[in-house]
Amino acid sequence: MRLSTKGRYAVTAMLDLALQDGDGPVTLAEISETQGISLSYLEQLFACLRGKKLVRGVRGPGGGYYLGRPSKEISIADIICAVDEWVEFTRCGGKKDCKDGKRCLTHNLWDDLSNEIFNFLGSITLAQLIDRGGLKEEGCIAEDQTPKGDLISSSRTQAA
Amino acid sequence: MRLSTKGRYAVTAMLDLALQDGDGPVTLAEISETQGISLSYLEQLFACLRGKKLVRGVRGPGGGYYLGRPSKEISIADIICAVDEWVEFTRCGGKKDCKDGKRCLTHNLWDDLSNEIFNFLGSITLAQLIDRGGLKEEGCIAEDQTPKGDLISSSRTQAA
DNA sequence: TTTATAACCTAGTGGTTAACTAGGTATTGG
DNA sequence: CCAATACCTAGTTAACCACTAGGTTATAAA
Repeated sequence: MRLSTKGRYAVTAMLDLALQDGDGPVTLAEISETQGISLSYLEQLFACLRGKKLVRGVRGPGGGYYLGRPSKEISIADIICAVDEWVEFTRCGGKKDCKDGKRCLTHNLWDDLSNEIFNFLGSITLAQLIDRGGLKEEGCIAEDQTPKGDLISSSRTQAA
Repeated sequence: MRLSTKGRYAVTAMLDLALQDGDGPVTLAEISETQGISLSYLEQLFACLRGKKLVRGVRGPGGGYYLGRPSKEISIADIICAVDEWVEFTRCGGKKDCKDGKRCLTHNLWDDLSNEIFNFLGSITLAQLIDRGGLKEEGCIAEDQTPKGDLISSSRTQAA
């Protein structure tokens, strides 16, 4: 799993798209303006998202992008995996020689952890994030240590 | 939050250290050998870990590294934050001008998500990973889709 | 006291990638 | 037709990852 600013851009853009769901197509120029991401870079990100059917583009004047499927069926993991392709972590990875058990142990441990993170992100949908509604106040002050409610359902069963 | 192979190296190395907890100091040369990470790169990673008091070095022959504190008090987030420094995501970040509410909304949404991920990783300790014990079989075959038990306690209250 | 072992430190390096720029082509509503 | 928009490809700059090289301390063992 890889989680960088690239993935963050994609998630932010998708969030922007989801917020305007039902209001007709959203142009990349708008997102570029709103989120402060370069238009051409957005195009590249959306090329990845389109490839995974997470968005649907409409050409011509009045065109733009729609979500490829309902926001409750798009997980954060879906988005991140679309743009930040999954890097293989284990070197032995079940196929190479891996002599001593100790090495395998840490590999398996990490592998499990990696899967847990993936499942976690896979359990968070765009709809969930938005349905939380007016999280934090109107202003732009982002408090960090505020105790939060249940943003995430504790089920974590919806692996992608 | 950033989650790359660099952080993975650190977690793997710390896991190796935790597995040998109580067996005297572990040399970086051993970890380098076991995990296939270059010695000098390990030294740099451990310089970060030492700075955050996650490990304690002992010089001289017979020296090596100990965990800086009990493995149940070291979270994955601790480790990753030590080597993969936290990147600030929001551009407005509570301090800059952020005119329209929409922009703030997506920023806040992402900020929340980022905190959730952080809290999630902060809830997983080295001890927890190890106490799971013989996860998966002896062999090195890493099955991906095996349903898992509760690797992570669902409380998620131990933010770092 | 010497010596080998290990941590500890600093500077560089090649390769990869992120993020962006530039310049197109294709499609479609007005 | 024309303008707006998606869609495409090839660069470019800077950052960063993973590593190499070559040190300096500190200390247990000889």
